[in-house]
Amino acid sequence: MKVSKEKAAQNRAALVETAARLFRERGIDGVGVAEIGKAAGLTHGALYAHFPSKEALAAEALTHGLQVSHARLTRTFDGRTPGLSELFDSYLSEEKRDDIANGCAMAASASEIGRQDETISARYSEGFEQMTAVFEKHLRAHKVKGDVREKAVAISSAMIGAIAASRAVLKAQPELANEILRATRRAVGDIAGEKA
Amino acid sequence: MKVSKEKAAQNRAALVETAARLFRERGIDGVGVAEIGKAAGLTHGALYAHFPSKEALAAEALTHGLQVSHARLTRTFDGRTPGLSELFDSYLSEEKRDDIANGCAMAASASEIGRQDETISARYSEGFEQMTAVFEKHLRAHKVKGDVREKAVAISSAMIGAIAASRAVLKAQPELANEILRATRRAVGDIAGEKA
DNA sequence: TGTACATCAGTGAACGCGCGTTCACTGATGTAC
DNA sequence: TGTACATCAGTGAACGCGCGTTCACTGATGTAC
Repeated sequence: MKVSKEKAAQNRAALVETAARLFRERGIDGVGVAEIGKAAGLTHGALYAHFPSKEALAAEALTHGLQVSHARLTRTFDGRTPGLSELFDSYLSEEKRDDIANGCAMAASASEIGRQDETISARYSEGFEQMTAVFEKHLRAHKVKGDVREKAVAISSAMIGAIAASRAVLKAQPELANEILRATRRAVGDIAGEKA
Repeated sequence: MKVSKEKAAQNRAALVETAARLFRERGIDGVGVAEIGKAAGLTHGALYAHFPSKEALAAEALTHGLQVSHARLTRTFDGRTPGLSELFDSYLSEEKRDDIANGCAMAASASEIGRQDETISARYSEGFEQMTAVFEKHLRAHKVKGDVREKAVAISSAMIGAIAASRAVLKAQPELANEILRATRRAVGDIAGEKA
């Protein structure tokens, strides 16, 4: 049956948010359209009223996830602008690593993006540039010497690697998983010229 | 028909090597057993004479890939032991990034391992420790100050992140992909106290 | 404002397809005598 | 060394299953008059 425009927009948003969460948790290949629809409170058929294919939904889900992740880098839950050390601590915390559903979209899907098409890669690239721009801005504010853009790029990629690697070893070696977070926390602090 | 023990062992090795390459290129979910068998010169049924399941093959393929990757870190193709700078240059080169089939198994599968079972995570953890041990040894030989183990862990995770992120943005932003490699190359050199 | 009806988001059965796995069978290998 | 036969790696058809996608249908919404 037809639903109001408002309700339809809500349903569409629910599909995107649910898909973003499930894809991050289990990968694009690891979740079926039936499960996405059901988790969003609909049937799988409804999905095709909003998106031409599962792949199109995946692209939008990634974009959504990157926007949310970016928003978290620029504002805390109570509206403040976080400092650089606070950003590092938060991103590389055990809590963020364990909360895959709400964690960084870039880390959750890093090694899978290269296998998707160029559209997905383009969205990911935008996300990477946004993340890097946040760090670059902080580094300039802290009057860090040297190639600031280069340092920001290294920080972004090191943090993505730390979360991905920490999650990969977590089940078998939880202490190693935490060690990876702490070691990278120190390393990015050093790159940013942070005082000990 | 039955084949000689020698031939059977060759076929088994071909299955493991082929699976390792295909899984790295397209992910475990992205390749079927029929394709693996065919690429190894067999039918899919033969796979089950050697492994109880696709998952068991995946575990062995990961182990194989990590062994090969580790061997490359400790010996060059002509048998020399590579220096630390040479190791960094080689690992973070555009060639290694583009050669997914033969590239680092840790980077190719980083974000997917966390979703697999503990056995897979344990193999990955061993690979991470081996990689880190190689860097730690080099750092000690170079008389690097501070927490050497911590620095080695940070280097391993930064390099994994750099390859994964570089591959993710490659299709859409090839120049950004190369920038990630260069920035991380400089960053790990700084962690290792490398002279410019 | 009230009525008639076109719209279209959502339903759920059905589609073809490829997946991982099983199994009866084959036939060269390798062993027992 | 020669012969009989058990072994078992490998074959390929078949299995049930869940996948992504399609489509005829439903019925409340929203619009035209």
